[in-house]
Amino acid sequence: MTAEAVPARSGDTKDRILDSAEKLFADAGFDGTSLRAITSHAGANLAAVHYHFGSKEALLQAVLARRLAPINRRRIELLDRLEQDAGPGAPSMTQVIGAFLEPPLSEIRRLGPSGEQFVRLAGRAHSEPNPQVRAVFLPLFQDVVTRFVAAFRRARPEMGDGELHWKFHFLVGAMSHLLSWGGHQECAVMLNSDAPAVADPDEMLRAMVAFCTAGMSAPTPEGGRAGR
Amino acid sequence: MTAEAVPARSGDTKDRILDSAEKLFADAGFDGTSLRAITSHAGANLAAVHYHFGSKEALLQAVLARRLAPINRRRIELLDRLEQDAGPGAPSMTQVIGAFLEPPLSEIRRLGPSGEQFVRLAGRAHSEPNPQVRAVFLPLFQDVVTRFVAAFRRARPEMGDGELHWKFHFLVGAMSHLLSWGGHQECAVMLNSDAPAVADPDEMLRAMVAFCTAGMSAPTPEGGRAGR
DNA sequence: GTCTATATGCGGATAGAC
DNA sequence: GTCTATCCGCATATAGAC
Repeated sequence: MTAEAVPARSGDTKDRILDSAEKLFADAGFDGTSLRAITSHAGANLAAVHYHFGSKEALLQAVLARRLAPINRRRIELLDRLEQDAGPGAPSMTQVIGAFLEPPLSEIRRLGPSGEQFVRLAGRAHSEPNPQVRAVFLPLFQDVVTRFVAAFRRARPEMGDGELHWKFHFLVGAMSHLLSWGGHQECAVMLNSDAPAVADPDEMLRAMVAFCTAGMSAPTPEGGRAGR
Repeated sequence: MTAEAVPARSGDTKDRILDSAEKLFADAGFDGTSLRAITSHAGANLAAVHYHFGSKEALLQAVLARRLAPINRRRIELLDRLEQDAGPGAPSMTQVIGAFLEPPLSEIRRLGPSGEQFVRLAGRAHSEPNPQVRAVFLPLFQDVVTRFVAAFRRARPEMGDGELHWKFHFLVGAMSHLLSWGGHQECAVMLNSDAPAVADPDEMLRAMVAFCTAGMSAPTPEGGRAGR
């Protein structure tokens, strides 16, 4: 508050480290990003990471929790509201999927470049094999999984457990891949689609909701004898 | 040919290294797997990797090409056949998706545990940020992308370029996530589905074809003004 | 809170004996 | 073709001055 005549910027070193870690983890993954790369990108000292966070894993924890916790809180709020509004019935498949997919995508708009970075990181987190990353990420995701799996089941009670299990995989896979690579140049080149110079979050959301709603709602045929 | 009285097994050191690298890359990713871990798992010497392959990146190239090239060849053969059979028309969406998804999944059956490993690795390759991995993987995938994007366009000519672009992302994301994590214990725990103790490739294929066909075929609504 | 300097270990890669 | 021994750089983490 009161101008303290601080010799340099203070306190925000921590935030600059968080921002740089977010970007570099998103670009190169956890194993592919050194603390040296992060601190030099942030204009901070290597030792500052350990002073403020304690370890590389704890830094990741802070980076993920900062933005993922609000996103997941919002997912659950939206689902709560849908279930209240549905009264005795259950929210529709489209509504539930919208509540799952809208919060991460609207962060791209709300946060600008940092949101775009984070969303890449969040997408990547879903496919990270590193056990440290999984130990940090999965607990942040568990409640959402539990609530939404239950909501999907109620939206289509005729689905079996196995079918629901696989379909949830597809939903998460489609989302995480889009978040990781949706804005990536290389993919546009591969698809030689000159279309999305910059990816419009609203367009991505509409496309993803449509795709996943149809997929989740489609019955899986029984396997009498599936030739191949 | 003629029994040469070889002191130890010869030649198959190379294969044992390939097998071990396949498994460890699949489990821990490229950056997360050291050459020392690979050679000690393979019962080989560290220097053998450089003798037989030249570098870690070249080893990955060999591991991927060994199994991915046949899979992608088969994808294109299946698509060729579908397009011949369709005569003047175009193969249906289900058929095209089947041709895309069936080859990797049937390798699980055909190769047993090694197939299960490789399929995890192939799934993971889709989300790897490491530029060395991408430099090796993307060229192996490019032809398939080109051919199948064209086939999807012909199956639904009314789809715009942008819509097709995103939908292809969802398709690849659903597939790669399933391949990476479909057999993983942690996911079953999170979903607390006691269902798939062992994942049945046929069941996964049916579920994925149903999901993706519905998703690819569903029209994406126009965005008049998508508030949220 | 921020810095320099350093401890300590693992990474990929290579030389050269056998 | 396979081994041992080693080069050399980068990784995380910490001690201690300022």
